[in-house]
Amino acid sequence: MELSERKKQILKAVVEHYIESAEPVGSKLLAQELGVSSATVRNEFAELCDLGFLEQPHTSAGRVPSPSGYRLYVNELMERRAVSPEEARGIDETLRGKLAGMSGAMTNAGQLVSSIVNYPAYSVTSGNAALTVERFELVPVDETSFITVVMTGDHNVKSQLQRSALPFDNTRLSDLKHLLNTHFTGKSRAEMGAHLMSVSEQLSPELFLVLSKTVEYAAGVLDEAGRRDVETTGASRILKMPEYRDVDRAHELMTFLVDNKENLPVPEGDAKLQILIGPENVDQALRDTSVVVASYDIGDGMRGLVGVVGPTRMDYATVTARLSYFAESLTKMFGKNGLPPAETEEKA
Amino acid sequence: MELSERKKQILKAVVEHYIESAEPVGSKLLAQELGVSSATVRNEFAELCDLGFLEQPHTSAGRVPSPSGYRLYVNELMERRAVSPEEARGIDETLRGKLAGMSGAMTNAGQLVSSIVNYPAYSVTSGNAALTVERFELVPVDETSFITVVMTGDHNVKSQLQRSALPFDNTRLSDLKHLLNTHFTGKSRAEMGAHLMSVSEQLSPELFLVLSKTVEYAAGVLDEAGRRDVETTGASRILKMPEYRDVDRAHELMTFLVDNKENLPVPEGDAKLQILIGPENVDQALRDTSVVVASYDIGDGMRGLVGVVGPTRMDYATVTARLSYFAESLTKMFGKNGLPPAETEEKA
DNA sequence: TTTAGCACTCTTTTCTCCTGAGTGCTAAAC
DNA sequence: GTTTAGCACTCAGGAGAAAAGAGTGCTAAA
Repeated sequence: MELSERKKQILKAVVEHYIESAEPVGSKLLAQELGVSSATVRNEFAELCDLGFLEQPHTSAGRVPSPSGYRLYVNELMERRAVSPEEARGIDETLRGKLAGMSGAMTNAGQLVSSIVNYPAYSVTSGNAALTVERFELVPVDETSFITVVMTGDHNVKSQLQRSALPFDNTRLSDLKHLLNTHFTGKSRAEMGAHLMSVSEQLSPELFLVLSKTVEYAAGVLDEAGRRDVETTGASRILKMPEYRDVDRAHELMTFLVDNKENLPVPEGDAKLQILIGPENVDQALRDTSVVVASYDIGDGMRGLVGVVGPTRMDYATVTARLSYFAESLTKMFGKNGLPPAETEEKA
Repeated sequence: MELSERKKQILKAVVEHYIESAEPVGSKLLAQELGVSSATVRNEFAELCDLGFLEQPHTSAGRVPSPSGYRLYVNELMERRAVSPEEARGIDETLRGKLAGMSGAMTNAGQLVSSIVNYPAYSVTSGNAALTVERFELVPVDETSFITVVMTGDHNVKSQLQRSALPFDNTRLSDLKHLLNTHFTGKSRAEMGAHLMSVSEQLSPELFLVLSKTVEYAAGVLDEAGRRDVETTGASRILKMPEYRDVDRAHELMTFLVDNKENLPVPEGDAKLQILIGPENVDQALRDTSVVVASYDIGDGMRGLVGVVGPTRMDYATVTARLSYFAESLTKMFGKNGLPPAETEEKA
């Protein structure tokens, strides 16, 4: 059954007032706004309650949106506005700040989002598990050490200084390099391991040791690149929200955000933006929070994810607008000049 | 004036009970423990108050240690115990877990410490600002791109794929490499910049462009390595402590730990371990917290720092024991096989 | 120097009462 | 058939008041 226009108007007003104030919304306030009597509003309230869109914290309190109320609001009632010019400027500046600080402090998308929307946020970089090594390079340094350079299929380059017990001349090094480039490129982790076994008997033990250390390093690089990485930031922001005045509740959510970040939701299918409201979250710990998560293109068909976590009383309009804008900006940035997505580590 | 033996005993008992329970300690409890009457204890209490080692939250409450009470406790009264075998095992396991997960999730020392002591913790890796490039290598990939490999003075290696507008043959590449290795090694950031200017006119614009991109990359690598990096973790643990039942207090400390982490204390001189109690902290925001910070050797005369932040009512005995053990273990680890200290990023 | 005794102080807890916001329902008005 | 005015009712939250409890300081005696 379709809601009457006035019911929609009332539901919308309740949601927006509640988002604003975190206090149950009474009939008087809305009566004033709609130009009808409070009794009329109360009648509508009662019906919206029966329909499950509103709830009453207790008998003599105003109304509060139920999860399905929020859902209806988000689906139909909310004005899906774009970011205002000022907002856009703020976000652009944040992004520029990130770029400037890129060689400086490591920033991640979640951190930026959190500061943009003022809720805890998270970012997911879903690694490319099918990545393989495209090319090995070995650069001599001195008799007993050389630099291993690994170029992966996505044209990232990692390198490491490698020491070896036995002295290396250049021919030996190029033999090793040849071996690596003919047998260990274009292979998955497992295949590399298997191949390592199969060549073990054709080589001198010393050479094999060096080879296997190199292959292990490459495998580590692939692991690193293939790993799904979730980072959360800004968790402490919830402490300013009335629903988390209770320290235990706050603690529960904060530890979840830190310890269970892998279980934070990812959008279904290839949706650009998804909103999960309260009990729509599968995870028990998120049952009375809402999550807004957006995806952006990294290039090469890969996607990154940024999400926002907050109380169900979240400012959906602002969050979706800003998050969409942010994700689109990121997509554009990666499209333009292929910026570095990941953080990695090196061995000496 | 030296405290009487019994006063010391009482002060110690007050501190330890208060650390345990977070409740003011009354005379009755101690009377029982010391085998004297509560009135005697009260007389001692009064004197310890006059001396500034104890405080009274209000007239009819028990006693609480003052900052100088804690200080005396830490300096003279506390049993500086070593970690128990079980504790040692736990810490060893945590460290092993870190090693196992090294190629996996990026862990940092602060994270480990926080889980070991159950307080918020931080780690500082003080970058080597005097670092220079020891060697450049350029590895051709195809006509328009090559891999830049930068080896720094501390024998770390970083690399990046570099594209260029103009095609590169091998002679040109080795010219460039020669240029880099003769003019841009062993130089500070600023010197590299200056040198770049001075050679700008002797080169073709195209070549200069490539050169400057390479030098910029190297400068970025040095920046990265030279940067002092502070990470905090486990801030949410304070929510379980009675002194932070008040959300606003908790929020204040947590935002400090996130936003002002650079201002967290570092040990004076080359102390292995330093304890800062309440107002001994210069930073206003830490005036009623305590910090225990330890240093460990990374090798090459470099040091890393790990610290613990908590209420002044901190379990100093346990924290110092575990933190010392942890720092010593790290020192040993780095001494043995020179593990990777830093995290960095790469460009594609 | 220690201890018993006692009056006193101050927090914390528990009740009770009160207020105010908001409701549901009924009957009249439009 | 809606809408509205009116009214009794409910319930959370705050203000006091009272009681309980923990602990103190001080005095005088051991």
